[in-house]
Amino acid sequence: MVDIRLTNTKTRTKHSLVPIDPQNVRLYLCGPTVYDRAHLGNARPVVVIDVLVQLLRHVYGADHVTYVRNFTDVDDKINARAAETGRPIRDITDETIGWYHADMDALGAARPDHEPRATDYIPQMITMIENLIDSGHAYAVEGHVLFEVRSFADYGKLSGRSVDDMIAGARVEVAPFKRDPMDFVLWKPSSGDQPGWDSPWGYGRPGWHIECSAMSEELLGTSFDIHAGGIDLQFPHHENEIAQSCCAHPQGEFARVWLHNEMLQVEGKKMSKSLGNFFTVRDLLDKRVPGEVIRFVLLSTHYRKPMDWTAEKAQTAEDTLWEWRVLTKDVEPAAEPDPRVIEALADDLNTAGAISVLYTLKDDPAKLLASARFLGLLRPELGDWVARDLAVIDSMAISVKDGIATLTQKMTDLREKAMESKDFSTVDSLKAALTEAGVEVRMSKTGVELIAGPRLDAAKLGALL
RNA sequence: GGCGGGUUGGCGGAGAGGUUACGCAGCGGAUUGCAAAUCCGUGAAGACCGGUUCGAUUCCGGUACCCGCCUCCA
Repeated sequence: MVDIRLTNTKTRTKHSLVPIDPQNVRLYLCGPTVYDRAHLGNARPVVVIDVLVQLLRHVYGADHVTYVRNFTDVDDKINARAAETGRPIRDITDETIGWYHADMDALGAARPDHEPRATDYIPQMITMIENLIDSGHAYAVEGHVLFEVRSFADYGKLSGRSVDDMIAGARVEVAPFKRDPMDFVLWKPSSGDQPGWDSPWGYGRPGWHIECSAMSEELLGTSFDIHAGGIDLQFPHHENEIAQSCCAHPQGEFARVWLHNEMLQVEGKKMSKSLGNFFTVRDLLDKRVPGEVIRFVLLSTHYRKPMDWTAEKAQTAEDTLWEWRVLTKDVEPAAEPDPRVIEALADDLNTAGAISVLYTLKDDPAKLLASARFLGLLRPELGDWVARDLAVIDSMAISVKDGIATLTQKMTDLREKAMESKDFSTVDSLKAALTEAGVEVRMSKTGVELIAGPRLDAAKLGALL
C-alpha cells in the first residue's frame, strides 16, 4: 500500500494519510461562487485535487473515493449580477455552471462524484442553524442568526489566530447587534427582491459559510478525510466551517486533513483587474493556449508554493508537450506508471517532482505515456491542439500534410541542383521561410524532411506553395 | 498592527544533513553544403548574518526583501 503523506494546515505538519474508512475515502473541495467565468486562480485547486483524487483512486480503488465539490449559487455577488443585467438568478448560475464545467473539462479535470448546489440544501442549513442555537453556539437577533465565536474555544486554531488579536487588528465589520465583533452570519434577512427562503427567523438567506458545513455533512458525514481549498479560504471561511460543524456535531471530527494551495500570480504580480493581468481560463483557451498546457504549468509548481503564471512557462510547456506527444504517437501506454511518479505524488503531492520524472522517460515512450496520463497529461481527449494546425490551409483547399509533402519535394529538387551548382542561396531562403512558418527543416544525406512544429503558421506555409 | 508563506545556478523548479535533481538556455565535440534535429561531453546555485554539527543550501535563531490573509476571493 502506497503511503500518502500530506501537509495538514491544521497541524502544519506532513502526516501519513490514514483514512477513516479505506473503503470510502472522502474529500471535499470548496468550489466556485457561480457569477462569472472561472479565472486562472480558480483552476489551481481543481487541477491539484484532480491529481490527488487520481492518486487516491489508484491506491484505494476507483470506487472507494468520494469527491465532493460544491457550487455556491446563493451569494450577494450573484444578486448584484442579477440586478445589473436584469436576468433571473437561476439563469446566471446555470449558465456559469455550464461554463465552469466546460473550462475545467478543458483542463482535463474529472468531474467530482457530487457537485451540490447550495440552494438545494437550504433545509439542511436551517436544521444545522437551529441545532447551533439550541446548543448555545448561535443567537437570533433582528432577523439575523449569528455564530458566537466565544462559544467555541478552538476558534482561530486552524489559522493560528486568536479572537482577541483579530479584534485588535480592527478591520472587522461591527454590526450593533453582534455580541462580539467576530461573530459571523449564519442567516440574514432578505428583502423582497433578494433570493430568500422561509425560516424560523423570517424570510432570508444563508450566510456564506454554512453551506459547506451542511453539504459536507449530508454527503460525507460528520467526519471525513480531506478538506481542500485555496489558502485565502483558511480564514475566515474554513475557520467558520470548523466552528459550525464541530459545534453542531461535537462527536464528529469534521475534516481530518486540511489541504491549502498557495496563491497564483501572473508575471510576478498578484492577478488583479486593476493591474490588467486578470484573465479567465476561457481567455487563455481562446488565445489558443491548450488546456493541457495550462494544466502542465499549474502542476509544475508544488501546490503549497506561490505559482507564477508566465507566458514563457506556457511556451516551454507547450514545446515539451508537443515533443512528448510526437514521441508517444501511436504508442500503447505501459500497464503501470513509473513508480517514481507515484512516489513523488504520494509525498505531499509533489507534482513538479513527478513531471521531472517524465523527462527521464524519453527512451521508454510507453512508460512515459502511462506516467504522463497519471498526471492527466497526454490523454487523447486533450490532444486536439496538436492536430489543429495540421488541418487545412484556409486559402487553398489543401491539407497541411499535402502542403508539407509538396514543399518537401520542392526543397529536395532545389537542394539537388544546389549541390551541383554550389549555390545554396535559393535553398537557404526557402529553408528560412519554412522555419519562419513554423516548419522544422531537417536535411541529411538521405534527403529532406519537413516537420510541422507546434507554432506552425498555416497562412505562411500556404504562401510558399 | 496581528497571522502565515516565500527567497535555490542565466531562467523555471525539486529532493536530500555528507554522493548528478530535472527542464530550458549556454558552452565544447560528432554530424551537416550551412543549419536544424540527434548523440556525446560540460561550466554554473541555494538572500544575508550567526548557531548546532566532523560536515548545512538542507536543522535552529536573527536581519533584509517579496507575497498572501485579516473585507468578497481558489
